[in-house]
Amino acid sequence: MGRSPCCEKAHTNKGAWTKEEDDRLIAYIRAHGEGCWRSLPKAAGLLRCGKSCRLRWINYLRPDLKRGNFTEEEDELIIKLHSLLGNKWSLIAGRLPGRTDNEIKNYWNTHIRRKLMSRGIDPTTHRPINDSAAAASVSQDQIIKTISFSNANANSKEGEKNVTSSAGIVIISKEEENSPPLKERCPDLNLELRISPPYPYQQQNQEPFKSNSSSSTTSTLCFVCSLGIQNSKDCSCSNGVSSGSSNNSGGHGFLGIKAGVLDYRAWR
DNA sequence: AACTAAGCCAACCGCATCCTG
DNA sequence: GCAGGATGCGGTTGGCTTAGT
Repeated sequence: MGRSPCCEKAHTNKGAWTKEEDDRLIAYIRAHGEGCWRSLPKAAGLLRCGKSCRLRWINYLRPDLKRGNFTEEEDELIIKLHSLLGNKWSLIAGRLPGRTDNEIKNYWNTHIRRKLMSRGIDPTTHRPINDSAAAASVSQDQIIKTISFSNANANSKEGEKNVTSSAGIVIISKEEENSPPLKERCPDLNLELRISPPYPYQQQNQEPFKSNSSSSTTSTLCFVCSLGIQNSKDCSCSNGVSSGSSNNSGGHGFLGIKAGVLDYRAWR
C-alpha cells in the first residue's frame, strides 16, 4: 500500500535480455562495481529496472558462475543442505560456489524433487513417504539427528564437540555417532539433527556461541553465523556483526568453507 | 512433418528485511 | 524510534526446447 514501485515500469524493457544489454551491464559493473541497483540502469544506459539488472547479473552474468550440469556430489549436498535449511536457497547457494539460488531452486524443483520421490522420500520433510504420518506423531525429543561439521572445516580444531544453536539444535561431532545411518557421499556433512529444548533451557552455565570462548578446542560461532549469515538479528554470538574474519566479504565459513561468491566490488 | 505434452530455466512479482536520515 | 527507500529472497510464471506420438 502506497509502496513506490522499484522503477518506472512504463519506460523499462521486460523479458529476455539482449546481448547488447548484457554487455552494457557487464561493462558498467566492471567499471563501477555492484550496488546501487536502483540507479544503475540509468547510469548504464539500460532501460531495465534495477531489480532486473541485479537478477541478470547474479544469475547469469557473474563471471564465477559454473553453469552446466550439477554433479552427483552437488546433488547430495543440496539435498542435505535442504534437509537442514529448507527452502533457504540463498543460503544453500552460498555453500555451492558458482551456483545461484535461482539455479538451485530450479534444479531442486525439476530434478531433485523427483529424484527424492523416486527414492520414496518426501522432498519437503526428507522422510520416507510412508513414514510421514508416523513421524509426525513422534515426540520431538525422540528425534535424534546429528550435524557434524567435523573435518570439512579446515580451521576446526580436533575434538570439536557439541554446539548448540540458538534455535535449539545440537550439533554433535561425528565421532559421537557410532552408526551413521546413511552411506555418505559427502562424509564431512552429517546432517542429522537432534531436536532439543531451546538454548536457554539447556545451557545454564555455558555460552556456547560466544566466539571468544576461552575453549581452545572449540570454534564457537552461533548457529546463524555458522551458516554464514552475517549481521543477522538471530545472531547470538559476538562474531556476527563485525567478524574478525580477514575476509570481509565472505563472512563466516560454513563447514570451514568461505562463501563461494566473490565480491566484485573489489574490481573497483 | 505436424502436433502436443512435458521439461527446463530465465525473469518477474510481491513481500520481508535492512539501511539510512 | 520511526518512516521511507533500497535491496534481497522465495514463489511463480511464461516462453523456449525437447521428446513423444
